[in-house]
Amino acid sequence: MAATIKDVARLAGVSQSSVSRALAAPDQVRAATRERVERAVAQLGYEPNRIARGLSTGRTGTIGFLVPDIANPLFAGIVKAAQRRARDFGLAVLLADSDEDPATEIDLIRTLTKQVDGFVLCAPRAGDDELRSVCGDLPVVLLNRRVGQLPSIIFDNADGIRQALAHLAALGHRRVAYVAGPRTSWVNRERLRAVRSGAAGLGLEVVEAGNVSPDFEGGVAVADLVLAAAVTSVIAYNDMIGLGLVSRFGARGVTVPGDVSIIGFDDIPASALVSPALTTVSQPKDQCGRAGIDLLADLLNDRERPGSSRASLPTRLIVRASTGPAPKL
Amino acid sequence: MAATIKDVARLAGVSQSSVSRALAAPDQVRAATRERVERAVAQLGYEPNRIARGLSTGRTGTIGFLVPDIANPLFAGIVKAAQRRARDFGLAVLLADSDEDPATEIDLIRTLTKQVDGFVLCAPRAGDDELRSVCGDLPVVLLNRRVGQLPSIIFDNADGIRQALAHLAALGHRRVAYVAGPRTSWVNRERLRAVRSGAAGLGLEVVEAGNVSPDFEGGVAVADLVLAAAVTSVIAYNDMIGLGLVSRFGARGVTVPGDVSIIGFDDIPASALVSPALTTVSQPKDQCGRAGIDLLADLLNDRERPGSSRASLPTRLIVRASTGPAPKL
DNA sequence: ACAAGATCTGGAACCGATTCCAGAAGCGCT
DNA sequence: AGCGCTTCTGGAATCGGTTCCAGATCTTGT
Repeated sequence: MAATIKDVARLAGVSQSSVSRALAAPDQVRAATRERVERAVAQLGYEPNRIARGLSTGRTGTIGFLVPDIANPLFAGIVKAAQRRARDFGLAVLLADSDEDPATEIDLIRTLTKQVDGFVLCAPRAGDDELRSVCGDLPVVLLNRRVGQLPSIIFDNADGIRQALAHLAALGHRRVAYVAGPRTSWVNRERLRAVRSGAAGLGLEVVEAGNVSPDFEGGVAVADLVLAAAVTSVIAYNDMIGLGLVSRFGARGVTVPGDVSIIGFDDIPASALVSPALTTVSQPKDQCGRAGIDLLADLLNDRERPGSSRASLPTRLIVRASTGPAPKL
Repeated sequence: MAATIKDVARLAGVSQSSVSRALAAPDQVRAATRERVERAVAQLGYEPNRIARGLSTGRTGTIGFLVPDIANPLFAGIVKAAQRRARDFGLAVLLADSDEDPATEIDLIRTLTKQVDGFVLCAPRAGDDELRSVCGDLPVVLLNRRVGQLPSIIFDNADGIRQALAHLAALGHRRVAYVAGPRTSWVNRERLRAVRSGAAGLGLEVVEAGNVSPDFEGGVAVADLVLAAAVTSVIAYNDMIGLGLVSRFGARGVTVPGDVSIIGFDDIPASALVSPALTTVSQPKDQCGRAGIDLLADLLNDRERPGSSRASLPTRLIVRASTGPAPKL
């Protein structure tokens, strides 16, 4: 059996309260007492029981981290960075994977809500109101999404799209297709908006291709439609769709970037490995995961940093082999 | 404030104990009482506080899940399946990512050990003894590794290697290189052993290429060495190394599979997308994650299934474009 | 209708911490 | 030394459940 605070108190010849204070608020305790406690703690290898502490303080030292799909390298990267950072704060991370399903998102939050101190939520599908209400008054940091005034960290999607459009325009493209991802996705709407508003100024004509599932098959499925639209360039909601496009184009004898240029989003590992390697908008996953935890930790300590509770992280266009000059007509 | 058991007891006009029993052991309580409790529970929307329950029962309903690298698609897949399964059991999953570091593995286990009911560990780097001792007497399921008689679930690496060797032999290869991964990795040792013991019977000569880091760069770095060994085929510790090999071979003007055939391990998404697509040994990630949780859940309920506490899951060779007939000399 | 036995129930102890409160000890000063 | 003030300390309540135990209630057989 592990040593309890009573054992420490007995060994040190002081009361439980003193032990508790010596550990939690060392300056409220006389130096002599503190030392006796410290010695006893060391001797017994005492560590406070987190559960018991949680019961009286109402804090568990655990946070919930929700992602739509941990198998997606973007989220895996974010989680990895977040979990490393959480360690620094002594926070444990409860992982929840919603499988891209809105109902599951809500469900998971609801069940976890009673065992965590706060949430970092990457919940692109759930409705705004539902999301807001289900968290109750727990501290929450949203990732990759804005809902009202809730603290959140997003990637600068608009700027990423702007870079992509500018890149295409500079290569002489006049018509660009945007292949939309899930209709319910906040990020998708954001990117779509950015495409619409950014294209005009660059003299680009936009064709919108229907909402497809954000995976390889989605890209394959929409490829022929894109081709029929007679565009010379495509911006895909994400890399997987982009890779699907590349693949189907190849099968159809359409060369990339000779006939059509393609830009993805996310910079997943595969994008650098395929040929032609995919030009893509990269997002600072590590920074996102870290910042999410930092922000939540601040919230947990009532230390609201007013400025930084709504960060927007810079995105960067990575030019690879899937984009080139527009074909001469 | 959420309703407590006292509120329920008061509303139902019974004692706390009866409420507790009505919920935990309904058959120890008179039907009439049970119904009153149920009604009160429904009316108040009562849900027992898991922390409080944890304090008296010593069970938290949380398990620790350790992986060496959540950004590795193999582990992401395993975690995803595991977390889904855990939901069925009402278990929450504390994720820990050790970054492939032995010391971190131990460290994470140690800190988590006091807040979980048990562990699913994918800890390929920590030493056997240390691993065994750090878990104390908590239920543990090992993944992808065997340590003594501990319950564990592994992939049938040996059979995967066998299939790979047989495939190469059937294509007429006589010399095969095995590119080893991290020296300290249990899986690596296992695969190496299988290569050694399986090659002879098939008339294959084996060349071992030094231990490299299990990533793209590792493959790139070792490629020239492999080439110098004058083999016609390579089995890589994992796909990332395989992809690195393919890339560097391409740069050196060595064609795959014309000059050299390459087989990887893990079947990560990128392997199917690159060209030539990588022949690889695939492992049932979902099954592994699920089985890990199932096994741990059994352990938690003292329901040891003697037979299945040491499962070995079937692996499958997926033949793609990176393997072909041995070149004529 | 009653005794014996089985079944239910409520009170209270307990899990292991934190924290409030009142009283004790320590301090500086005259 | 004695006073008032600050700083420390220990006892006890509390968090929200579970579970032991003894007593109350219900069955059952006669």
